[in-house]
Amino acid sequence: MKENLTEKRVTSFDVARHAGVSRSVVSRAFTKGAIISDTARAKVLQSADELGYQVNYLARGLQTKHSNLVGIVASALDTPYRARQVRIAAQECIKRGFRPILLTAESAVESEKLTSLLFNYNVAGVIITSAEPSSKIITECNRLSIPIVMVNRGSDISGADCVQMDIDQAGALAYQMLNEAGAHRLAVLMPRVESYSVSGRARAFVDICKKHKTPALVFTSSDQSYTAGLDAAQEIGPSIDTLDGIFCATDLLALGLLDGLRHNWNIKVPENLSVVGCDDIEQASWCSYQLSTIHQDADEQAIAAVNIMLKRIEDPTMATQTYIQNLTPLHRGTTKRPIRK
Amino acid sequence: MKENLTEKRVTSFDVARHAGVSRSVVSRAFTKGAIISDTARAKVLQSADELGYQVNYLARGLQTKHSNLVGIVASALDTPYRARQVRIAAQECIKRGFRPILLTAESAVESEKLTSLLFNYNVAGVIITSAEPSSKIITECNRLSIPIVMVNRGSDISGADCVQMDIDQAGALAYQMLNEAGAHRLAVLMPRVESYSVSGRARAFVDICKKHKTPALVFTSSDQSYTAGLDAAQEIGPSIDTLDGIFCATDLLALGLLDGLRHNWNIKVPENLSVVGCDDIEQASWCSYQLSTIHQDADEQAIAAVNIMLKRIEDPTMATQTYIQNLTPLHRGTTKRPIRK
DNA sequence: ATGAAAGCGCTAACAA
DNA sequence: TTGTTAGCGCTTTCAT
Repeated sequence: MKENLTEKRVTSFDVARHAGVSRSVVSRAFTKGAIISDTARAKVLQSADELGYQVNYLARGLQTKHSNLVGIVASALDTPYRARQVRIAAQECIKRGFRPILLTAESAVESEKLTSLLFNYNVAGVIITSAEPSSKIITECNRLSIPIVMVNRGSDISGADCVQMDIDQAGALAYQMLNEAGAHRLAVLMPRVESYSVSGRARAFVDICKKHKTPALVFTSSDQSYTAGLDAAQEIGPSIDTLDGIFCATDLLALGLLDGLRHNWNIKVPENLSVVGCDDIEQASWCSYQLSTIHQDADEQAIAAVNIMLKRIEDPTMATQTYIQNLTPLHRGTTKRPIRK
Repeated sequence: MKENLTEKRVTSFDVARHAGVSRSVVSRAFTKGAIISDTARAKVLQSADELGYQVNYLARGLQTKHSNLVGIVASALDTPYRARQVRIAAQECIKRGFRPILLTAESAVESEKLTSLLFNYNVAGVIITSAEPSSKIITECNRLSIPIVMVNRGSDISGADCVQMDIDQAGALAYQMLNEAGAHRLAVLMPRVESYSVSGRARAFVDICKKHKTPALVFTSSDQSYTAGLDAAQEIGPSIDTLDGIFCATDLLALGLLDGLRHNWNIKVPENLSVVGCDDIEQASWCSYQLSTIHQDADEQAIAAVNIMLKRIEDPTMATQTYIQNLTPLHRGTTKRPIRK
């Protein structure tokens, strides 16, 4: 309990001595693609195992100029879609030999400050999937030439790669699904606060409605949560007679609305109203909801983000690219079945 | 585009020169509690700001023998309870000046391998909240004297601090809630695979039922998910006449069971059957479920875990401790109201 | 209060 | 193929 000081970390030097070679050889034994004889490697690996040696990545990173740390900046981590996205992204990073530092950014100031923390670690790249924008982060990353990819954040900002859903397609699909369900008096429910993909898909829907001469009513919610959807029902309930189809900008919002409408206003879905959500979170498929929605693949998105990031790490001169993700419509129980069988 | 090589990271040396001081002074300016004159600090900070200098934590860690990196090992990150737990833990770590490396461990072998990766980074501590146990991790952490805290993993393993729910209390509360709802022909639904807190709470319930001479039927599910609960309904539905109260080991399981029973077996809850879950995930409170459950505070748990870890980082000789978390019963819509008003 | 010098553990030329 | 020698960017005695 006292001689804790004996608890020396074993270093490459120790291994070298134990194996009867130089520290360089030890280093090479742990470096992929290094030139070293099989016998030497075997000896080193054996000694390392016996002594319990682990390469110190901090020291290695100091030398090689890059840790294999990457940053994942995410907001609303405890939201179904985001949780999945982050889980897959983290797994993918690990699988590819990187370690993700998780930064949860709930507010703009926060995310600003947090990201700068990443720079302390010489992260090899950053994935941002928080709602909060911050152009300063991009500037900073660019200055340090740290690859950065933004997920569902819009590609207006230059100097960053992007992975995003096709918001126009989302709007079009929502319109189409509602249309197939025979709904023509339309509305949209969207959060008051602006964000690229959520506000974007709602606006795209509004636009396409206008183009088809069936303008949509716009309802706004405090945010994109279930509770916000529930609250919105109080506003939408009274005007239900003027409506037969509504597009909710997120599934969570749709689920809340559904519950509010059914439980507090006794409105039947899809009989009285068709509802379409967006994201396809797990809960949307639950028996009590059977929400018709637009499937956005969180896994695909996360993997694409990691892919692009790694590609840019390898080749920083690569032209910035934008991965636009395809969406698929999912008719479930909240839209009347299309007539054709 | 060519002179990318100019893109030198600015180092303490650059700042020192710019500020007209030595590197030591620069270092001190960024070290809390270091002895340095106010004027010197001001000069350094100013220069650092102008040049865009950030302390390189990798280099610092090399010297000080500890990065302020901590590991969070979590399984099933995209599950509501876990997602919240991890979000809070990550936030708390950051707030306290540490950066969490997120390791998602879905299988035992994986988690084994992953954790060893943490050691490459000299992590200051590890929080494990994955279902998968691995005593080897503990041994290893102990050897390297890395603080480790296990969340809901049982405290049999010595050498690690623990944060866990009170499984006996959970069993007792479940019994009590069901009892208050007038249920006396009881059952429990639990995952087939063993895990400390989930299996534990179910077993505690079985035990207390036995003690009260109202033995509980045991149903098992493939895992702890919604789908598993839904499937379990197929098994439980037929024997519903022999039952009037069931405790589901997780909320997700309860929600699935509820849906299966209502939609496929037309069973009324709570009229025909009282259901109690455990965890209190957000979805349990949704209108369509109104699940009566046992509230386990994810935030408290996460914060406690971080607290203990940091405490041990400061004082490694501290006796290992176990934080037992208090639970609260939550009567909602799936248990008949207690008679007394 | 400040500066000089010696590493932390590792990798990367360069020799051998 | 291997060993030797310099550092990577920082902190930290120890003088001053």
